[in-house]
Amino acid sequence: MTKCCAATRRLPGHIVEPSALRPAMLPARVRPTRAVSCPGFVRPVCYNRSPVPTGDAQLMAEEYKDSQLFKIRHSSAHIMAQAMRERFPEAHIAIGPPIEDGFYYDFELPQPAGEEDLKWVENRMKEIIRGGYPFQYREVSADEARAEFTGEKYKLELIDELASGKFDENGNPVSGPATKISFYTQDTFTDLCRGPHVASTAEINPDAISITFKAPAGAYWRGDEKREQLTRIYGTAWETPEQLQEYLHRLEEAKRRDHRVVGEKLGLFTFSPLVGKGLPLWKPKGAVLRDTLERWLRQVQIDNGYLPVVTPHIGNLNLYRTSGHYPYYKDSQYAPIQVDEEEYLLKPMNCPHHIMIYKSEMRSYRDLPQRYAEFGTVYRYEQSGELHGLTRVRGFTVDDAHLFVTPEQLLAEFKAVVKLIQYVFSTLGLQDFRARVGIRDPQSDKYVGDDALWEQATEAILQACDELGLPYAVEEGEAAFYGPKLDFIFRDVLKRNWQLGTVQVDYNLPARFELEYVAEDNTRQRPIMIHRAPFGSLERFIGILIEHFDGAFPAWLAPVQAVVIPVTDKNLGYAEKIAGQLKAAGLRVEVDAGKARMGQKIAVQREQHVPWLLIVGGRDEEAGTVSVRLRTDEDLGAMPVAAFIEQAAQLVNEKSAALQ
RNA sequence: GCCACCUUAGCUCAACGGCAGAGCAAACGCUUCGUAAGCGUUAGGUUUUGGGUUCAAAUCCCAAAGGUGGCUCCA
Repeated sequence: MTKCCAATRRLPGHIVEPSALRPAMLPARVRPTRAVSCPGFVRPVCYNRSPVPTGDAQLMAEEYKDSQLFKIRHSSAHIMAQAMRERFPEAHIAIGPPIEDGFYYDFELPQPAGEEDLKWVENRMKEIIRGGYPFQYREVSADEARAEFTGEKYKLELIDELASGKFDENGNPVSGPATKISFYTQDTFTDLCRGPHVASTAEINPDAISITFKAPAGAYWRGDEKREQLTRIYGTAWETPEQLQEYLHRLEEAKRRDHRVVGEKLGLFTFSPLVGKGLPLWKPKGAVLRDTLERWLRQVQIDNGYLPVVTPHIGNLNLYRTSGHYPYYKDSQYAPIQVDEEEYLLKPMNCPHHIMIYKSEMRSYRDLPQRYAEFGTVYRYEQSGELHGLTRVRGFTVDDAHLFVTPEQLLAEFKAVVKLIQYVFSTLGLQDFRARVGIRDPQSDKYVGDDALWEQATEAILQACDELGLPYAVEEGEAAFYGPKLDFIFRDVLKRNWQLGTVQVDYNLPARFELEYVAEDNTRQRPIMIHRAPFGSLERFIGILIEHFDGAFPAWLAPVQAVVIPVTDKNLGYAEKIAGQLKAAGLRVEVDAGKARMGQKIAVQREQHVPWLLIVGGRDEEAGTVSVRLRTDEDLGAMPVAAFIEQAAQLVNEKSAALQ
């Protein structure tokens, strides 16, 4: 076994085949799931984070690794390294694997690489490709390999690890040292690599690669923030120029509908450095959207037996010492606030507060389950480099609920939670989901609680998923520190993956807080907690909705549902009258009384994605009608005001995606 | 937090060592118009902030703040 330049280093988000799990962690009846094992494709997610890297889950599997595309990208990485070394002779090369949609290579550079450098390197890559050089494979001993890479400290480190036989390319322990190390050479460049590669650069289309589409980026050597910071150059490579153009177009589209851009255009939210980075300010239109979501979910939860609770934004530090949040997440919390002799923390999580509500009374088994729900705002000191629009912020609101249940109730309650989440997403028209069961990483010591409790919790989640017939993938290292979880990963219209809802089974916090209830036999028993949040962070969720819908929300969520546009100023009075009637029917309506001409108003309002534009002129005024134009540009013509109101109100009440 | 890049009018951008400009938005005026942007006028700036180099700095250098792309982290 040889070390590869494309070392698939072990990532937290590594998905394992169930068969590879310790039997104690996973029941044998777990159905096999498709392995998703390419590095960087799926990362751990929580309430508040960047998109899971994009891509087709179906292509992430083993077949990608065997594909021509994979070889093209892998080989392109080598070619880029060759060209980079010609541009920067003092550069040291690190690793350069294929990834989804492309490849990268990490370098230690004598000076930053600029746009001109990238252009030069890209052109040089095309020259090399046109040279038709073969990729030649050879095997050497570790000593020969060291001689070949004199001065290349990163390669030498990789060779040493391979030769010592301590780890394989995934960072996992192996039984013995590698006896042979393999090289690939094209033209003048040789890299430590186990392949596979294309037979010749002639297999690569020089017009189907690009490295100038993305700026150089920083990356830590071996992903370790304590080690050297390298320069990562990303590239993308496809089989045909058309595929490349389509990919670049997809990036453009994602950029165009970036929620930060669309949010600004629609006037939904803003940020102020004076308030603080990562602290979103909701403008009236954004707040209406958010409030609509909140009120709806609140009602759905009440209908399903949840009890509203309200808790403060700060809490005594000792509360979080008991829960374990403070010691565990000390570095990503705002510093404690000193008050008199005590320290308080801006609340980083809602669960401890809800636990204290549970604990405030003696609980009987007759009282359970207790389902506490709160739109709880939490504050986390996210690293400044991580902040991103609404999707990664420092203050956000979680549609949080904590269910305190008996062991007998656990399965049914868990299943009911999953069904509620599914109902919520399907109502919103979000359909493309996969489920992920995040379990402990057996090699990590970052978790609290006994193995037995973890097994029980994991077993409960898996059993519930099985009984629901919910297909899922199991991922190691994806659990919360107190328990395993079930995450719903949503794929948006641009095929990007986002983690949304999460459900967690927790035996540990009840133990840490010594929660009890009195059972039927008069013994004291410990309840189990279910943590769940369909949206997760409201901020992040709305950011995702903005990008998914491109700002054209379903009418029931649209900040402005209808705009009345008078044909001339003479019709302004009639427009106001119509607007009043719509308002009385509960619709969100505005009159565009500006000085612009009608055509311009239509142009502006359609950019705002207002579902219904109501044109009113002299003819409408005489007939008591409105002329309805949809944001899809469909013209429904004139209809009686009452008829429009009835239709629109019904569509809004039904939370329909349709506009007629 | 780390690496790289960016910051000019409310927004999007130009000027790149020699008088700080345009489009959109705004205010005012003309136009009163039937489904994708009518015309004109006015106003808007200590070029993010603080130092430095220079006869001269938006432009070059240093630092800070904020932002962007990545890395790392994420209850």
